[in-house]
Amino acid sequence: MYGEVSIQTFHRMPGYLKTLYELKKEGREFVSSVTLAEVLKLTPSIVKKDLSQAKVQDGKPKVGYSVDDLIRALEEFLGYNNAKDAVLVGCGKLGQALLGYTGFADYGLNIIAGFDIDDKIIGEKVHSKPILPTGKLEGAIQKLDIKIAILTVPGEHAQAMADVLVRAGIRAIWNFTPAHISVPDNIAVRNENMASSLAVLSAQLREILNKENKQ
Amino acid sequence: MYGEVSIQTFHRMPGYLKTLYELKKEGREFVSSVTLAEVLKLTPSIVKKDLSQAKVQDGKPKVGYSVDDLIRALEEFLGYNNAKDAVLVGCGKLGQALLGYTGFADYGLNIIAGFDIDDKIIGEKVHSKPILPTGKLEGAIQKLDIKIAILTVPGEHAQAMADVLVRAGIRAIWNFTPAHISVPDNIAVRNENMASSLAVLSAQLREILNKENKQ
DNA sequence: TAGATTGTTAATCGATTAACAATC
DNA sequence: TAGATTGTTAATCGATTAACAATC
Repeated sequence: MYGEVSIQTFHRMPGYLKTLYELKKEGREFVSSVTLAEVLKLTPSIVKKDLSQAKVQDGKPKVGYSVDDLIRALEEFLGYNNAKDAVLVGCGKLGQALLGYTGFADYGLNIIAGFDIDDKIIGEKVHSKPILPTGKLEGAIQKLDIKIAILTVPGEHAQAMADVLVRAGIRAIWNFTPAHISVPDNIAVRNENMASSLAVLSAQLREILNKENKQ
Repeated sequence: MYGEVSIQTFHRMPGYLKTLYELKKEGREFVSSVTLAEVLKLTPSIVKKDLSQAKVQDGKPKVGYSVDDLIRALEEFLGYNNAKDAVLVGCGKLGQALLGYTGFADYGLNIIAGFDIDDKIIGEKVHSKPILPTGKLEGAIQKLDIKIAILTVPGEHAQAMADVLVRAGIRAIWNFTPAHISVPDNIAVRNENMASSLAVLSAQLREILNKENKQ
């Protein structure tokens, strides 16, 4: 199930859902692929194709898709209903920012605790999430059967900590460090890479400025 | 110039550069596309194609590319040498984490100051970056001719702040808020979208777990 | 009924991969 | 010299777009 859905489709899914929540708040009952495409700057074709992968209920010719049905189908598809537990490792500024980020709950992610080696912050709470010593990490992962870890340690400790996580049974690592980490094939890694993002933004900016200079 | 280079290529460029720095530290003088591809889990073909877009000096058959030449070419290509100034708007935990992130300097981005509306933190410094009142934002952008803004305000203020930034002359917005912002066509926007990233990570995890259950 | 919109199939587009002559 | 590796061209692959019959 879902095996054949492309990464790009998954990327776009949260955008549809967000738009649908807004439409629902406005009282809209139905929405067409044309409308969704306009809001999100996509084509109706790609919207129809994406939605066909997630939804059980068909849309109705002429009226479009039921907003409620679509919300339910996408929430189910993205797993927003059955929250998954996660640990966060490294409670510096970025780590604490993510610990305190309330949006994750909406996305079906429940951070149970932050872990750190610094005695000064161990025992504190950030937005009601406790900060525990790294020594308790492995036990917590195994006891609670946690599959997802958010990695926000300093770059130089990223690989060592990734090794610990993998050994403890973690199966997906969301890597916010600038370091590249290597893990076995059967572990999912998603890199939140500032350098890459900035390179793309700079390229876009350069292109825009060039275009203007040519005119 | 560079107009025809794809987004994907830009995405991969910082990875090459990072690997090259490491190779240089190890004392390597030359590197082949095969080696770079192995380290970064790419194919030699794509490495050769990517590098051909950035470099001036050709590689040498049999020996590969000069590490030093390649570093210089990629730094130039990515603009790491001539740092660009940026402002950061919204100095909550995430904003402060980014203000204190020393890596940006390496990537050619110089955050000149953070801006916020909260009197309690205005006047403070985060890693030697001053936090200034939002009232001074427009003046700073225009006076220093700043083109890039990092947006880390709460989601509900994202659009209003984006409007202010565009009016002040900003041409590229790095959007870390969960909100979707609309700006004119001639403004570059890069969304650092947690929901999208998490959706992709979850999909990868699900696929991995499914594969195992099938066996 | 007429026509807007669906789901789906076929055509297009662009990026990746494979192949290979040139060459150090 | 022999062969590893380059730059580049052609083939493949996959995603997006366009087209269209079905239909409410």
